[in-house]
Amino acid sequence: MQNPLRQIPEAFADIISLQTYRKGQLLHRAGQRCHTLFLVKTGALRSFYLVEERDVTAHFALEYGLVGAVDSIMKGTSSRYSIEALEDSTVYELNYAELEGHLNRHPGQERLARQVTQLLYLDLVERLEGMTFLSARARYEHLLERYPGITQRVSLGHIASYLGITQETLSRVRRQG
Amino acid sequence: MQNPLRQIPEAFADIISLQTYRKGQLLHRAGQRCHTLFLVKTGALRSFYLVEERDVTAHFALEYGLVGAVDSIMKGTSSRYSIEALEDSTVYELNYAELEGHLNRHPGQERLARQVTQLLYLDLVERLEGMTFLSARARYEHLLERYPGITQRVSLGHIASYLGITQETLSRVRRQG
DNA sequence: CAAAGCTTTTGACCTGCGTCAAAAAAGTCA
DNA sequence: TGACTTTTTTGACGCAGGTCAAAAGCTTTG
Repeated sequence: MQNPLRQIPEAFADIISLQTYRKGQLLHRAGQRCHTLFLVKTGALRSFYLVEERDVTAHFALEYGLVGAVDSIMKGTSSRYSIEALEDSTVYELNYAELEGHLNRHPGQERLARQVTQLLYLDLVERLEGMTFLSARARYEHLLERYPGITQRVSLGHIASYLGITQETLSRVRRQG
Repeated sequence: MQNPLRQIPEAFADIISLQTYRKGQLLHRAGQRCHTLFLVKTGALRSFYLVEERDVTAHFALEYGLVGAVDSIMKGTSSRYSIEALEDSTVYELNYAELEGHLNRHPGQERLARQVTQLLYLDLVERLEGMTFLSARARYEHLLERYPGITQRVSLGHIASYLGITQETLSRVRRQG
């Protein structure tokens, strides 16, 4: 199986639970600790944070995408991120401490954990490069390649903040295409 | 000891080697595979890649900073990055395959490996946020906080490309400060 | 130490994208 | 279905930062 994220539900079956959320519901609220990883089975989630009143999307997770309050999980502090359901969603949930216990008991799965981490890392590297020197239009086109059909599912404002541009600019970019 | 990167030389002593490089020397050339991680003992390194003739710095590593051709290491492909010594440097070198072997033999050190990965990840998250909505000046100030004294050691052009701005703009930003 | 490289600064000019404001369109619900 | 809310589009305008070109400083090396 190619995508390591798809192996998670089976590999960690004994410590994973499945929850459902309604559109608009928060899975986690900024300011609190959160040691849960969320893997989307169906639906769509996003994490976001506030910068001077402005809501900025940090990350999207569509089917078999992973989100979490990374800062809280990795540093043990309260998180700057909130996590929200963009659609009615069913979500696999995985507690990070339980995951570590599980990995101790099943060291053969360290490899999968590492693969997942690397995937997330490379993803970020790519995004960072895009933000470094791509125009608004090019960023948008990149996004469409990585998340085809996202425009039908996520509001323009959320996409714009994710791309680091204003919604007005994104609207104009889209109009011509 | 607070910084996991400082624990690497001891923890992986039996698979690490120490090399020296002269200013300007390449530790790795883009287009080739590279499965080595470089940890700076003294000196300074950077990784960079080309975008339309332009040399873009992807990452700096000063003392106890880590660089590698991440794409090659993680995907096993040839790398888009080159790695260069910015000063005469002494560098710990660690082969990724040997590291995996070592971790199998010493599972107690998986934890350290994971800590290091998380550190790198959070670093990127922070950089990404900075690129998303900070002005040229704010990006520069951020950099100075994270790498104090880097201006005395790295050329303006390299810093500018790392920040995603032109050297002219960086020069002007700096003049006023 | 002079000649040949680099690196940094300065200037003039231009443009992509941000801001503010308001209209238009689409979604939600009693 | 009509009233209200939210999302998207359109317009006018300004500015941060890009581009191009050239001068001024620094380094390196024979």
